[in-house]
Amino acid sequence: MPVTIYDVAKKAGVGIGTVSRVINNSPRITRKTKAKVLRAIRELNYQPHTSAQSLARRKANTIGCIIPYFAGYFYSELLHGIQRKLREFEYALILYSVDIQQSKEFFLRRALQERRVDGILFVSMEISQRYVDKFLSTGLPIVLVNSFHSALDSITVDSTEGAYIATKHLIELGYTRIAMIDGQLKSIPARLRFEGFKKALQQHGFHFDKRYFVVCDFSEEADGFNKEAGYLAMQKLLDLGEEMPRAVFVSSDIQAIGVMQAIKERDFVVPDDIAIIGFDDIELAQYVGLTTMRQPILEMGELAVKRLMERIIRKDRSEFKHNFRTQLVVRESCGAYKNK
Amino acid sequence: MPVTIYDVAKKAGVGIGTVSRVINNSPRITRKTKAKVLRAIRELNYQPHTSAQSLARRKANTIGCIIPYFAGYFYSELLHGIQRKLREFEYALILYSVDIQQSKEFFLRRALQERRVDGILFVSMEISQRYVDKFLSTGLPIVLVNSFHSALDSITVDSTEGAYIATKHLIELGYTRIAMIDGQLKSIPARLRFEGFKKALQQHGFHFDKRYFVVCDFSEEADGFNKEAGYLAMQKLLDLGEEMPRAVFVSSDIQAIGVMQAIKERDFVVPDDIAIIGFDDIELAQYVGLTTMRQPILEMGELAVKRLMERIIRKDRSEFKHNFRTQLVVRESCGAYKNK
DNA sequence: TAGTTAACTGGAAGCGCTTCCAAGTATATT
DNA sequence: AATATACTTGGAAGCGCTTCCAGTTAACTA
Repeated sequence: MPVTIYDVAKKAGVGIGTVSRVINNSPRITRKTKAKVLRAIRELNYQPHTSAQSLARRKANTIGCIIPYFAGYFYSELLHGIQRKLREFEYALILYSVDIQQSKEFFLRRALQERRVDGILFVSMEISQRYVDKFLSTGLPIVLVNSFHSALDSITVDSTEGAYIATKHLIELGYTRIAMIDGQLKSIPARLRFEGFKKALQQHGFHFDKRYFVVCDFSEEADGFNKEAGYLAMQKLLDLGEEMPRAVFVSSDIQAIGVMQAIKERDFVVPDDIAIIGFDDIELAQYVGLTTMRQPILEMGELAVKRLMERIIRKDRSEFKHNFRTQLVVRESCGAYKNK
Repeated sequence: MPVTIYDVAKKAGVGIGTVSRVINNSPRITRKTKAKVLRAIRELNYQPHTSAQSLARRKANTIGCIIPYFAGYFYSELLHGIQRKLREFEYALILYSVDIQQSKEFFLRRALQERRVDGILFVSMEISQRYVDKFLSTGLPIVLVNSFHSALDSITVDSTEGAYIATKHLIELGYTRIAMIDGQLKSIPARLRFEGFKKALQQHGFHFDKRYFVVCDFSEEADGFNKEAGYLAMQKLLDLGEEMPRAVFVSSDIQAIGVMQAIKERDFVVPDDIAIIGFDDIELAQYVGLTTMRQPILEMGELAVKRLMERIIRKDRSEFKHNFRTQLVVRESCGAYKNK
């Protein structure tokens, strides 16, 4: 019933090889033959069968994106960038969203063997050495986004520097009792941000007070990067009473939202009583006047696709690393404007 | 190099047909043979080639989702629901994101002929009669989400009722000079929401004043459902001076954000000077205290997949329509709490 | 025990394409 | 004009699966 390459060949009065060459823009074809075939294609409204092409070409013209169950600005925006760049190539995007730990590996395994995708974008998750080896040995292109592994292409954000800048910002505004609220330390960004925080303190002659460092490990499942965790963490700091910090670097904006809620509930005011600086610059941040570190999310998505395509199309095997820098976005939550 | 069904067959000492039957869970196979084959599969780490399966089965085990270039809570959340439900089936999701008008048709055409997907979720866009006919004649399953066509399965939100409830809420709070800011009327929801607005006014004995109805048609490309458009529209209303409305129903939360900005800039206060009610209940709404109409976005996504799968798997050809109801979420922007 | 019947199993054919090779055709060279 | 050379073209083979048909084996039945 559906029209195949044979129908087109018959209609155009040529062989199927010729039709195939036209479809694939082969140069070895006369202008005249090409015109004939194109007309037949148009008249029959022919479109090649993707699966048949994939099978014969041993190439799917599709990439996969393995991404945590996204509900949030970061993933939405990243996907936006990915799609935008992907449009330049005639590739489809298959989305694998990961909810539980186990399914991450499940998708990786499938991606490696189903031959349904020509490459993988692996977002915001750690990849085990076992799979790193598999990707290296099969040669299936993979790019890590917002994640890092020394042997694989990685696109990251310089969390350490971002945290350093954020902390420094607080220091320069004159705050001295500075705390940090972090995500769970099993997360790489959480660790890096902690490092940047410590470095800034140290380089400015502050000593690190562990009462002023709260990790959001209130729940097993989550990674601590959420509103509720921020809320709980801030309560711990507020419980210090007189000793409570006067400025807090929070490892993500979404946590900072919870933090601000906790502060408000105790009738303190941001930034008058406590200054808050976040990380991410999610959409919400501007509405609550949160000073934060912006990540170039859209650009990350675009670069990820660009790089993955180089691996796929040009078979570029060199090792690619890119560390995006964050940018300080000053709003009201640290009192920067008031101090002037 | 990659392991095929022949390798498995040889290793297990059976025919390829038998291996295929094991893969596809055919019942006509003895327990013993099955065990042999399964062992071989495991030992060789075999995984069927998806494209080959699609070709032979004439079935892709994949659905496509044609969705406006999403950057926003609505689409992110919808996709979330879609993925969640899709996990119950062993189907992959291909994302086609539409930026320009033309590409919508481009994807529809491809979906119809590439045989790469077994069904389509078509989100938030109008579909031309031409394509409706094509889908009906080819029988390729399609479900419209947040969009409507009499001849196709449609999952919608009752915009008219939502607008009616929102407007009624304002009326019941005692406001009399009530305006509406709407998206461009080429959009169906914009028209429906306008209808609900008018109906509420009428049923409560108000007359419709066209100075109090502003359509966001400031730009050709966009549909008016954005912050900037809301901002500009509100300025128009504020320009009425003494005559300006005391309450505004805004057709979407994101516009309402712009509206609130405009109000603030002129040193008016929400809700004291002007009450604002939105539509959508985006994440932001709770942070700015915006009273609004909530749409069950996640449920829409899940239902869409459920229905599409019924069409695909059970070949259910009946016509399906579902109109979700919205729900009033009262926050501070209408002064509801104050009036008590 | 022989004859039926039912249940498995093997593998050829076919899904719709790409690609390689051989054959055909046009063009250049002597 | 005859030959060598360079392009084009047709179509068989093959990509890795499913499925149908025929053959084989096991399970009943009389």
